[in-house]
Amino acid sequence: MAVARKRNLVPKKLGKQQRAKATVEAIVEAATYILEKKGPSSFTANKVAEKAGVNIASFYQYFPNKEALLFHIVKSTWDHNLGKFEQNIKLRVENPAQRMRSLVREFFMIEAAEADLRQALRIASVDIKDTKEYRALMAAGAVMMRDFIVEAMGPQSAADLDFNTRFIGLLITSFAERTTDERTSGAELIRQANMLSEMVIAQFGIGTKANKRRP
Amino acid sequence: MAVARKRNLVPKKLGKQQRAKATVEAIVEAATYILEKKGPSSFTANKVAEKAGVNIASFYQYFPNKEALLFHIVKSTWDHNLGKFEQNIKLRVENPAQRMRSLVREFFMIEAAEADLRQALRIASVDIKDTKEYRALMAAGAVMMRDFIVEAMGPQSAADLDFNTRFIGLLITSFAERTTDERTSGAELIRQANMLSEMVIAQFGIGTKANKRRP
Amino acid sequence: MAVARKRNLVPKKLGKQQRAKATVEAIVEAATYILEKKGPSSFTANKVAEKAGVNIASFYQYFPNKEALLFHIVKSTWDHNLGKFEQNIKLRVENPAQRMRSLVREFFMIEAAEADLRQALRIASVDIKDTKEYRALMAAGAVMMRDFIVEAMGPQSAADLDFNTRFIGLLITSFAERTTDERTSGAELIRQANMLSEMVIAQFGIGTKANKRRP
Amino acid sequence: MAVARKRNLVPKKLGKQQRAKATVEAIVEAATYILEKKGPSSFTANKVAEKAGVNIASFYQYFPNKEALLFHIVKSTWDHNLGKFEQNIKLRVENPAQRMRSLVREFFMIEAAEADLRQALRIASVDIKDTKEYRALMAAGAVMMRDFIVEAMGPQSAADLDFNTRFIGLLITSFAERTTDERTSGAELIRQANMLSEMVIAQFGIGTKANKRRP
DNA sequence: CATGAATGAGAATTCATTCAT
DNA sequence: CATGAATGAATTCTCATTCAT
Repeated sequence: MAVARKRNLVPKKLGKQQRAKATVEAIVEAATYILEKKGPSSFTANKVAEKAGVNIASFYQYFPNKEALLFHIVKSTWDHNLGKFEQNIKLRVENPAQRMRSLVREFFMIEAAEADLRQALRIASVDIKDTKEYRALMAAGAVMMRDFIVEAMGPQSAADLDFNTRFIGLLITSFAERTTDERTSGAELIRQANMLSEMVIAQFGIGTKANKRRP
Repeated sequence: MAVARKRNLVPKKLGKQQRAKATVEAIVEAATYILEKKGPSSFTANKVAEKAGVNIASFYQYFPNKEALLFHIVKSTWDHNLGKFEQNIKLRVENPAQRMRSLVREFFMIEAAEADLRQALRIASVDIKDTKEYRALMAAGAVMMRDFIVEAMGPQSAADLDFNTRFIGLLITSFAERTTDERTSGAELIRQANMLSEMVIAQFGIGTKANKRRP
Repeated sequence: MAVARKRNLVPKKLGKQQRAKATVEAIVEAATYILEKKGPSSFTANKVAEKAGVNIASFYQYFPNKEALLFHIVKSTWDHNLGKFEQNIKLRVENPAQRMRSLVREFFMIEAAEADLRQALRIASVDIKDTKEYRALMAAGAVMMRDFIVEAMGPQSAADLDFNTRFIGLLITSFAERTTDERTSGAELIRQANMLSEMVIAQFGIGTKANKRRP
Repeated sequence: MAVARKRNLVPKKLGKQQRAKATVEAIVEAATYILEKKGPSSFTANKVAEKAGVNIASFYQYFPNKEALLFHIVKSTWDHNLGKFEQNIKLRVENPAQRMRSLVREFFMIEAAEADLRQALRIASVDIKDTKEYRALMAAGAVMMRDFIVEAMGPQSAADLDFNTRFIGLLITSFAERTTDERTSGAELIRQANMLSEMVIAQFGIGTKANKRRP
């Protein structure tokens, strides 16, 4: 499908000067605002520049095209959220089941908290999905999940590990995304998150014995 | 977000003559082709008309706007697939667990079979999602699922039934869609489908006792 | 200005058959409706035909183009109104001043009664104004006015008669049209009509002595 | 009638650089040319841009739509002419009757001088008439006329002043417009102007005693 | 660094009109 | 007579992007 001409996602220069940083930040903020409030169809280079109060030519000084800006934003949020998850997962004091529960809940919460923005990002990201940069981003998430699975489920064949990682990843993310697209929220959302984690815990025999802290 | 102006999805005239039917068909085929092969961003009225070999004005004689054409296609496939599911579900000979398994498998297969097209349709449908026509389509699917749940899980409170219907619906569709977006296929896809159905069966205690045929 | 390509205003055939008459009538009615309710910018051949419930090709069977239809309508109303005026003017029992007063009042009333339609017709008629057919229509009105002037003001040079006819004609019609464009109505409209007639009567010394009936 | 969608008449950016000013000027000139020589039906954004030798996208960089351009032109001429009238009216040395005569004559001359353009503007302005901007323009003219009336006719009730202002305004402008639409010119035009002013002077008892200059 | 200005290409939609049946 | 179908040519407006200053 959609042999969307592959675009260069690498920022042109990431301005070191003070002025430059301010400009980039203004652009990113404006873009985020537009995606969230006006939706992906209003996410155009000109509108972003105007909202940011910078000249359109400046936009193209920092981003080779609007997809690069989009990627920049996607990457920022990913990096931020990945950080959160990592912390979560590394809390070895809790047992794996507890950690799975809080992982799922956290995922749901993150999605729900910025439903508009995240939905817009997802829709807009269609044009970006098969770039190597985007895939690399996804891979980073997978690695994290894999580590967690290993620890929670114990040793298993490489193939199984692969499968399980992918399965659980897809299961949680796809559900969370879709349900927040539908603007599920509040009690129902929590009930869904709980049910989903229990299903996973049961299916994969994720244990309730807390890992010992590494000395 | 994205207050997509609501558009009229009702076809303009229905074409009684042979020639008209051919034209509409050409348009629909061209649209399907473009969505599948070129992706949603190439899905424009002009391109569709050109590919179909009809004048753009003819396009607008049959569809008030391109969203109406999109909806026409979405509805066709839905109607078609819904029919399949209904059959599947109505096969009372099998026990509910079996039927759940085949429901999930079927869903996965349908998605996988036309991954490109279906992904494109999903992306393009963003512009259509909050029309009453589209919602009506979705509602039809929900009703079917609900009936199945009642039968498989036995009586339950209205609230629970609601929740379960939504949960299982989201679970299966979101997973199937996302995994075919990733072009999972073959053995892995089947393994995923199986695992997903087993999870659902276990979680919801879907029975293995065949319903008695109604006399 | 506006070298608006001169168009043929002659109806193609004025169908003698029953069916034909009904068709033409439907078209005319639909056109009138559209001009009045939707305004001149909605006055298109296709819309008229659709509203009339006849095929667009039928439209072109009776009118060579939409201007011809427009002219047909304009002419109808003119003929109708001209008839009224003629009656009015011919009522020799009243004195000329009275007749002038009632002429003006009548003109204002006609305009006001169908303000929407008449305004639309005026705007649409721009495309038609410099056809000989349209001019002929106007000329007919001028002749009538001239006759009235002769009688009311007594004999005068051809040049003066010409000038006066034109002057009074313009004065009354332009004022009436413009004030109804502004949707003046009710008491104010009547006051305007009265004031206008008094001005004319005074300026042109239009007498108060009733003409004797021709024996 | 004609619920003409209300459009934004505010110019987009004002162009500080020399180049921009030249562009805007080219657009305005081209528009004026087209309106005058080709008529309102040729007044399209594309044709204007083409005639101006600028890209259509540039057109839309300076005007949000063609109505805004139209309004820009209308406003320019109004501002210009209003200035003239104000001067005229403020010449307190002459007595009111004289000033009325010259007011009417001036009005007729202005209309006649650019008959083609002004007729085209009037026709095109139909789409603009019920915007607040356009009304504000008209209101400015009314204020001026009212001041003049007060001075020429002396004190009167608010209602009468209102009525008289409106009446005289309509009378003069509608007549002048219509007669130049008919391309009356030269001696006949002057004769009409004179006759019209005499009628007004007589009807409204506009005095011949010069106002004393304010000390 | 930043801005003002410009533009090729294309999207959505409409209109008057014709032709074959 | 009437209709179903079709279309060339416009029209309005937007978008991503570049270039000169």
